[in-house]
Amino acid sequence: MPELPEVEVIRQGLRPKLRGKSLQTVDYRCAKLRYPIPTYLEEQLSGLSCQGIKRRGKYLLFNFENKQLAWHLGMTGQFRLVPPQTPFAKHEHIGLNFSDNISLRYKDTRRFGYLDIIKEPINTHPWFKKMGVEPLSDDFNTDSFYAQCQKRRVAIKTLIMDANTVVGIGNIYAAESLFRAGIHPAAACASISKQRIGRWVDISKAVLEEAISVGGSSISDFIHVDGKQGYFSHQFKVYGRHQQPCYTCQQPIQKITQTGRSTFFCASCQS
DNA sequence: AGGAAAACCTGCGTGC
DNA sequence: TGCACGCAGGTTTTCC
Repeated sequence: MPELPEVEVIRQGLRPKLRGKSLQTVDYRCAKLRYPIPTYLEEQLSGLSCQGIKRRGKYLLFNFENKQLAWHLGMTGQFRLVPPQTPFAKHEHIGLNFSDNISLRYKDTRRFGYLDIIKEPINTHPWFKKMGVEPLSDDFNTDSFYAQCQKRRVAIKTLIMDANTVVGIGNIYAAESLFRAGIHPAAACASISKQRIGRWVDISKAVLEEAISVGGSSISDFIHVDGKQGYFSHQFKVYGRHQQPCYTCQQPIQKITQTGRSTFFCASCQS
């Protein structure tokens, strides 16, 4: 489901409600998501307080004193906060019960999500070791990304979705940022001028920030912790608009497949 | 190097 | 009504 903006919106929704609360018990309704769900959550975390929630790429990192609970939401992961006695909904797989009668419930229809407790520094863990730069950080800039482009022979859309290069940009924001930058998704990344790469870097940051500010993109089942929707889907220019007229030039939006994923673009506005 | 395909899983829309 | 098929915000693995 969620790309960087959606995960960030979830983080911002959860953080004020969980900060300072201590974990008490854990309810399981399922043994396995993408990987087996750790059975030692309660044993290792009970009595510890959640001191904050960070995000790295599309992962949420719940900070429990000397341990981090890393959680990836896959395609359809959602959180909500309810009283612990609330019955489990369909596809609600885990409940983390905190002090003050708060239960963090995780629902994941397709069960592509995964989680684990990480005790070592995050950068040494296999999930994070090879991760690329955060797109909203100053380390992601024209010089650094142009250098990455020159080293690779893949299409630009493939590169910007490569989490070992830059994290958090998935299928929606790849398509939307390339359209806004006027760059064809199948262009060889090394063939694009530094000026155009720089334009895309600036636009990608602006698109991600705008999406966060309007609560992310609610397509199909993305919702906030409080059940509200995000509105960035109303700003889509190309994603999901196959055969509909481009808002700029009226030509039909094209759909192709790149590395197994659908790509939407305007053939006349993007080159 | 990198691409294609399959794997993990459920639900929904479409077409016959 | 039912069934087959394709498709969906992600990531990993395996095989050319």
